[in-house]
Amino acid sequence: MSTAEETTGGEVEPWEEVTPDAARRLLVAAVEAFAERGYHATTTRDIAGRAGMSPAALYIHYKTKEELLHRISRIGHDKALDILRTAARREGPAKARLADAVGSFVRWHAGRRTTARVVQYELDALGPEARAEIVALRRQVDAEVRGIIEDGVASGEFDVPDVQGTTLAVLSLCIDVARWFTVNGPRTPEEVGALYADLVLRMVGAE
Amino acid sequence: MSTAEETTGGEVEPWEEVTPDAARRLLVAAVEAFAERGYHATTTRDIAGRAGMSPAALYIHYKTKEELLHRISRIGHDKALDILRTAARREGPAKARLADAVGSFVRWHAGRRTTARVVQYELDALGPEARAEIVALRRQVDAEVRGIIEDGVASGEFDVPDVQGTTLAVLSLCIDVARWFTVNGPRTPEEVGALYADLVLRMVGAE
DNA sequence: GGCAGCACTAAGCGCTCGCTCACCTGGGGC
DNA sequence: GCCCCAGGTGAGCGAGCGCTTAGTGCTGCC
Repeated sequence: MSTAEETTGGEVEPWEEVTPDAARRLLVAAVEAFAERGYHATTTRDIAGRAGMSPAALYIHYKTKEELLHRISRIGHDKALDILRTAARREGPAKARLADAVGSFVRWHAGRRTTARVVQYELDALGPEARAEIVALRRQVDAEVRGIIEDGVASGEFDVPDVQGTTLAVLSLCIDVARWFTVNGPRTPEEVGALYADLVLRMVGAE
Repeated sequence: MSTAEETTGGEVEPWEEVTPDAARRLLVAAVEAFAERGYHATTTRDIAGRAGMSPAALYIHYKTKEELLHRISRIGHDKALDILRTAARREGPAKARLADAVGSFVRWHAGRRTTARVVQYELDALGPEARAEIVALRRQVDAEVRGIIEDGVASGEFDVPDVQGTTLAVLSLCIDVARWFTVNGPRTPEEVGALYADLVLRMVGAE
């Protein structure tokens, strides 16, 4: 472990946008705890303890436990959407863009599975207004993938009878990686990304 | 609603093997509550309330709240495995057997999504010994699907470079249906089953 | 009618939860 | 030297948790 940025499982935690330092430590601790046990099974004492602070310190930086989840979910969705957008809006044929999008999206879900788990599976723990904000981001994620598939159908690269259904299936496949992937397994995030990119190209009839 | 068997979302609840009646009502109430809010966010008072009983009544039929989850998980996994086995062990080419297996597995996850959600997503709430029992069942589920794919590769029907990885992806795709499917959506369980069977045949190079 | 057996309830125990509050502390400005 | 105050702590509040216990009423058998 060469720097303080390396944490459990070799994941790098790029929460640089969260300041001050104590707030970031609490947030990283919350991500780990939520991913391991789920939001409802995690106590504020556990989060504060992992960050090396007293339970009361949490409330200096966050109003409630739910605000922690909201911040994590928001930042995580922004990052996931950014990854997809970068791949979707490149130059090139739809086939290459879809493979790139799926590959990088899956690498993120595998390599940063701690964050991805919280982001993808703890949505229901948010209150109505926070959930609505996140759901809007998810619609944008859906639109990016659907856009690539529509482009491929229009150009004749893909053969897809049900564009919306296939979009849903592709995203579902990628997201579920966060549920089963483990660093102790036989595959690296890169390998899973490559396998999934190939499988998705088959699903859209591009191979 | 013609009979007492119809519940929220039009799902039929075939928990006939659970007796006596009060124990079944409690179990059905627990399935609904766990599916809506998750195991940890569900209280024993909520379960008993949904079943029209006092909180203490739960402990006449079940030792703990966890035993309820264990029973649900066990019965659900048995049912899911049974569905897959029935399709996998039929006569016929691997292509037809895989389409049948995926179609029926997906129809179950969509049509009985309340149960499927609890079964597939609340595994970590179980204690070590109960979890080990369920994990063993999941390995059998994996073996059934992998068996069909291996058969298809051997007979030349399928073109699959990574059998274990593809098996994992197919199961992941099917299971995640329980997360996103809703009875208010535009598709019926039958439609999703047919769409997914087609997508999976493409994934194994059978179309 | 009388009574045993059992499904069920009302009340509540001990505990832990999310969160608060009164107090402390150490480094910067003058 | 002194104050200030952001950022922290220890103790603990009210609430709600999983679960228990003492007692109640209903049912079937004689």
